[in-house]
Amino acid sequence: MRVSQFFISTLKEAPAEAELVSHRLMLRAGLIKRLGSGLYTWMPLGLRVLRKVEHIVREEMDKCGAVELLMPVVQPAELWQETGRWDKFGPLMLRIKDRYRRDFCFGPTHEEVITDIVRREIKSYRQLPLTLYQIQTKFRDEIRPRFGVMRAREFVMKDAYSFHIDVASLERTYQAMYDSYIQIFNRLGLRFRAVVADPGAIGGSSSHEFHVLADSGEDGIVFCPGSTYAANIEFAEALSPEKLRERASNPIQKIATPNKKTCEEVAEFLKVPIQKTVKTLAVMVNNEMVLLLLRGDHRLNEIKARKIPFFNNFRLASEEEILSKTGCCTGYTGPVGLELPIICDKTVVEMSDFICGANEVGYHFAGVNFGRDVKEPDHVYDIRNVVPGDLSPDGKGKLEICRGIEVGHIFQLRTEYSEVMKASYLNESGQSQPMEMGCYGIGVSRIVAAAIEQNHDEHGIIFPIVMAPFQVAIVPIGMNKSEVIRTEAEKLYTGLFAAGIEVLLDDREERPGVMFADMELIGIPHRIVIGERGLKEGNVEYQGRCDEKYQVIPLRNIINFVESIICGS
RNA sequence: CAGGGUGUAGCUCAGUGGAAGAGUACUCGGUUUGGAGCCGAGAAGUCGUAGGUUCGAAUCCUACCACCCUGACCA
Repeated sequence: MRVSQFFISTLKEAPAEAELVSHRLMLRAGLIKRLGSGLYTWMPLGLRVLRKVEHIVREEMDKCGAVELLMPVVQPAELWQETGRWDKFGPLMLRIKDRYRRDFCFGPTHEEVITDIVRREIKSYRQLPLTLYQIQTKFRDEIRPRFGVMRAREFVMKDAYSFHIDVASLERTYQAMYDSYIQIFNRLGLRFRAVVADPGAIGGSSSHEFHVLADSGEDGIVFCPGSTYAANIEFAEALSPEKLRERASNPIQKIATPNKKTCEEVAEFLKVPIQKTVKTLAVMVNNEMVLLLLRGDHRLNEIKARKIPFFNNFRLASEEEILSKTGCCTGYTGPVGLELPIICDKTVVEMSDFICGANEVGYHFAGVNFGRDVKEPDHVYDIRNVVPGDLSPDGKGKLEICRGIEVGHIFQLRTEYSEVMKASYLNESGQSQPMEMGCYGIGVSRIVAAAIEQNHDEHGIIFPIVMAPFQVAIVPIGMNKSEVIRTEAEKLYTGLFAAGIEVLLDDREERPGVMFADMELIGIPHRIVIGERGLKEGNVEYQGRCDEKYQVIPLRNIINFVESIICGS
């Protein structure tokens, strides 16, 4: 491709809307253009990158036996009403009506459609297992779209669905998908980690997420450096760092803590470690107030808390509710003297002589002990987020936390959808059985942003070779003045093209600096410069996107040289 | 959804009541040719939209819209 024929639109300054480095670079490099909040056009250059990612995903899916199809973006409401998700999905789903006022949605995911297809088509155990996938645009009306295509409303996703006669078959495909995902992210040249995850809204049992590691990631990843344990922070089990509860050694004592409402403030004011404080969260469950106790430096994990029996729709109590039940405002709430059910985090139940609110403005209790000053908790659960230094659940060391961008998620759905949608098959004995199902997603468009997040420098994007919009850029210096340079640049362009290399010839009438800067910004991995000074000796210059310096290469060898570098990388 | 912010040229932004601006990008001419050059000329805006105040509004007021940020139960 010649730059003069192609469409490149780079910007010196990024539009003010972009904050994240990948978003800024994608806009500056002209990969994407914003049309509306969370809506992006993939410009020609960006589309080439997106297609590269799709290509690798497609190859690996085909390799592991999945079969491609393409389902509609627009889906009838009836299917979603069948599974109850028409109501359950809420405002995340964009709904539309057709000319007859019938309800439809823009597909946020395709479980309903695929299950409908399979229940119509698959009748016999002989036709199973079957894995179908598509690479399709999805629409989710996100609360807050941000970071460009990282969290867009409209985005490209690969979603695969597998159907089985039993769990053993499901697990085999699940494992094959897991391995395939590892292969995909390796081929894409990404630094990533597979983690145990919460099955979440899609439902089902076992689940893994794949995260590209980046400080800007929206998810917390918990991992154990000494073992293979890795989990999403939403899911990671928090073990109690405390030893078994020690005997009470202090009398309970009321202490003035004027204007010290948070545990941090109280601990600092009393000059005690924050680990000696307990925070009390008043929550409402079915109009009843319940107290949740957490160590002062810990945070409630809402997902864990919702798994407590009958807790799935708890909410934090309002200021008025707290006042009426405890007689005090927030900041000084504590379990002492209140006749309310207590649910205690695993860590807190081992604490003794702790500090908590006194249910009186400006006062806390110190030396508080279960069984003496407060009743023993009614229930004890793991309801907090893991913090760095916690013991790994596999007992092989201490946990660390990093940030990740979720680019893949695999689930074992089991029979959740097949049962309600009656996707069943006849087994060998002629009995009707619901199919076991798996579901496997990859955020294709998000991968482009994640890759840039991980691979860039002050000059711009550094695309992994497999994702780059072009593999090689030819930058001729003074092409429009020098006949020799023009001729040699054209010859080299034709030669590389014939060798099957994706080459971009910068044939614009631009100054060298402009061409260098643009090729670096858009992240072309390899660059060949043809200038008078080298050509006199029959040489050109080669420089990799990450190389400090260029190498002088004889013109007659350059095609072989580039081929070997591209094949080797 | 709540709170905050911003809307002026393609992009980045100045302009607080009296003629619509700069840098950059773009077009043309010249010069230059190894890192976003230099000189000159030019084209370019419904100052987000609607209403109001005023002799006069980009500027003040009201409403709406769009976009961005933070949060969305962590006392």
